[in-house]
Amino acid sequence: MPAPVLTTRGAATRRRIVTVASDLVAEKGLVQLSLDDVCERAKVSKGQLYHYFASRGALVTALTEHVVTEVLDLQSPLFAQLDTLAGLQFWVSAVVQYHARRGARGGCPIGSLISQLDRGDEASRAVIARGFQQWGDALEEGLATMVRSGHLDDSIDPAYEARLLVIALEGGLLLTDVYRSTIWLREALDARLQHLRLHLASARV
Amino acid sequence: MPAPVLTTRGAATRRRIVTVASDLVAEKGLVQLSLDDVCERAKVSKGQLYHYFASRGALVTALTEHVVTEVLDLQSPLFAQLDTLAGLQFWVSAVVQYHARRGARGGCPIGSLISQLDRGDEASRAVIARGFQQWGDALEEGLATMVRSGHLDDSIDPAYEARLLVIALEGGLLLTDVYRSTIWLREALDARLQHLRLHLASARV
DNA sequence: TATTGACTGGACTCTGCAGTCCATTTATGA
DNA sequence: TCATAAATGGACTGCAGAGTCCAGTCAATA
Repeated sequence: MPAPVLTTRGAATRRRIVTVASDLVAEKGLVQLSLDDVCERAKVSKGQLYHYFASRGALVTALTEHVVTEVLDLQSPLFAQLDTLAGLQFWVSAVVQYHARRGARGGCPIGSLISQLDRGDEASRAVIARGFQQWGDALEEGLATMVRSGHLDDSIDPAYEARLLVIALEGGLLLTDVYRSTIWLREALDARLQHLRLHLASARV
Repeated sequence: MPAPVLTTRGAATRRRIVTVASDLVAEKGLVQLSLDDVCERAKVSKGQLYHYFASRGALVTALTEHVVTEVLDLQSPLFAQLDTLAGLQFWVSAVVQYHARRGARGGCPIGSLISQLDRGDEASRAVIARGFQQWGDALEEGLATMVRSGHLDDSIDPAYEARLLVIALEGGLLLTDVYRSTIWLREALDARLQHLRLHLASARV
């Protein structure tokens, strides 16, 4: 807890633990995450694990942070192009394709975590909340740019539309997991895009 | 497995087990469900539990079925009035209020289950899928009636809109759980309603 | 009333897993 | 080169929870 001093080697080990843990979560779900499994795959001893993390809960929070930044970083090149509808459409396609490749299993890497968290793990929940906030911010920024540049008419509220996109994303991914099909996700996001299309400034003619 | 013969007493015991189990899930989540807890609260012995269920997994599937029918039954009076926009609006308010009362915790009683299921529990997943299907069907039926009666213009696809409502519901509830606030849910559902409002036949004037 | 099978009680086993402990190794910097 | 602290290995503890076993009870029916 009180920020243990880390050497370069120590930091690497810690990082390896977190990475392995989040990989295992991606494979088997947070529920099935066992510290022994983490140790085995990360080639690390129990002593090391508890040298770097005070408890299982601490590791879970760290791993959650890792998943959030990983998911967001992966999309950052796409986020940079969210200032046109084509860019937004491309992002949608990429997200759908990503989950199609994964066999439409597991839902949202971030969103699926909340219900698997221990009741009372406020730390991890806060991390997830911040993650969605950032996700929404990226979308909002793109939309705001479109409004400012006149691509979208100013009846569009970027923050509001961004929230609806995040909700469509999460709802779509949940149903994707239930039905093992990405059509739900695609439909949900496309519906939001369709709505935006109706507010293209050029369509105002 | 091969449908054990149940007496009246046996059926009551079995029912009690399932009810208690789903109550415990509502309180602490599926992840935290322990068979010992179930036995204790249901005033039932281990022997009884395994007399009625082949395994923990079998109980989970049964409990999932119970949750699904409970959630759907609770809404059936509202489902009956889904053939007007006012009825739909009332349903939305009721859903939002329901989750507000629960402290905006736990997300959707049904939807939150999938990510907590054992990977490979296809039986329970199928139950959930059927549940969402029914939920969507109820919404679709209301919308279809509105289209037929001319309340909504026929550019509205009832099945499509019903799916989008279910997605908004699930996404909204997931974010509700993350942020401990129902505004996400309300916003998501209201947005769908708003869209429908634009297609009211009377608005075509 | 005797037999059969559902039903019940609860002790018991076994295992997987979180967390502890401590001895040993490695690095560094005074 | 010696002291110190980080880093590591891994055996060990303790427990909770799934699943077993079997002896005993209840109820219907022949």
